[in-house]
Amino acid sequence: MKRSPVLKMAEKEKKIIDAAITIISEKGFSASTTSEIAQMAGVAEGTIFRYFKTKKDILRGIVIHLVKIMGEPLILDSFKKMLFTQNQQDLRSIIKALLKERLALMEVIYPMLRIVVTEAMYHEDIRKILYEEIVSKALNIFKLFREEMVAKGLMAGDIDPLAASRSIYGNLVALFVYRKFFGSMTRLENLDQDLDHVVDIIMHGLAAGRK
Amino acid sequence: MKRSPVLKMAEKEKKIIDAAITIISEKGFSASTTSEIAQMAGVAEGTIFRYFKTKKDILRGIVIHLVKIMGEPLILDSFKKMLFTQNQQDLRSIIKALLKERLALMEVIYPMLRIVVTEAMYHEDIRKILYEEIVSKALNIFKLFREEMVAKGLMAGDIDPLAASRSIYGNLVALFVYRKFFGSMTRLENLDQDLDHVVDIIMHGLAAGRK
DNA sequence: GATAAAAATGAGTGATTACTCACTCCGTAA
DNA sequence: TTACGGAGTGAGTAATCACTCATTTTTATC
Repeated sequence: MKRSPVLKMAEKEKKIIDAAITIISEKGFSASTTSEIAQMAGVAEGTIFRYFKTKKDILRGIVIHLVKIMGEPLILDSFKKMLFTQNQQDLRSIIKALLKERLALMEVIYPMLRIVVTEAMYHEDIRKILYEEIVSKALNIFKLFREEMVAKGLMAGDIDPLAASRSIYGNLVALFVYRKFFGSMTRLENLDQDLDHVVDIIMHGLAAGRK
Repeated sequence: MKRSPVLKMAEKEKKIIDAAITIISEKGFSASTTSEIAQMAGVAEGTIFRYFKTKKDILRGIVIHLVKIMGEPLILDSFKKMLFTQNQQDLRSIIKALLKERLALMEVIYPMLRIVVTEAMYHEDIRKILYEEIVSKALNIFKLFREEMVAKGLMAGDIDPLAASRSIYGNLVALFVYRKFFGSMTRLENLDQDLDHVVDIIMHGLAAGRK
């Protein structure tokens, strides 16, 4: 009786997944072809169908893989660490550091993000996974963070925590999208300047007589 | 010499665009077929190619349609009116009304939005149209609005106007996405309550000792 | 009603696709 | 050495697609 070379199997599968991420992220799912993926992965086209029953199954494999990676304790942990062990007493610096770190992360995982966002727009089940694995967790962490900040007297206590974190993420994504998508059409400000503006608005709002 | 029935022509074109929006919004651009679109529009497949040189031109047609809707005199006017002729001296109510109106519009044109957002992620030329026809215009209108508000002493004068409008739109989209995508997974608050929270944060930020 | 131009049609076409399957290759065990 | 079985292959296939074009239908004008 022969034993299957499990490790090699995983390697090939990973090669295919990696190639699929690259290609699908560039052209979208339907516009990507299995022969293209096979070529980039360095395998025969037939091999793909030994690991994935259909083309759609490749996508399923990717999305679950991606959501797991993005929600991985590693990422969430570094997030937590940043929020809680920052020894500075300055909420402003904490939020700026948080935004900066998240922005860098989004930049790194952008190819994956693009696939997940696209699929999430069209499939409820993926939105559900996304919510359970990432959104709800991020919201909970923020709630803890907020409690600590309120206790320290740094953050207003009468704000709805859900609305507050939604706002922070909204600001974050707006900045990311603007710089990523429309950056080539205007003269971009220095990132740190942009961040300072955002943090300023998040902290004190737009109304007159703030400060 | 014969004259072409201009009105009927526009009608057919609109039928095709409407059918395309329905189908592409459901299945994505690449997965939608021209024969399907023709069938739903009630025209022959060949007819589509009299109005749109290629399939991709249909997509461009949808984007242009969106631009027209967003920039339509009627809507833009009501937008401007809302921003400038609001006789209340209360910036808070103005922004709330603005958000509410934009939210309702986004809801109505959601199928189209989904297509445009998806394709904008993959095609620079679509991003460019969006920027020139919508983003930059919206930014300009906001700048004027801000100047007026600052003059009236309602809005802080030392805030970068680009960052400010980006922030408002970020908050708007975050609320829309949360309610639209994750609304079924949690108990949603009343929309007006949500709006009040958002406006509160936009106005005064998260820092302690605001108000 | 006659005429002609424009608009609409849909069968046809070449290109492309996801997927199949008969086959090769190779590590292992007897 | 031989024989086995699964991993890997890639030419082949049926289906599907965007787009064309010769033909028919509709329309406007006299």
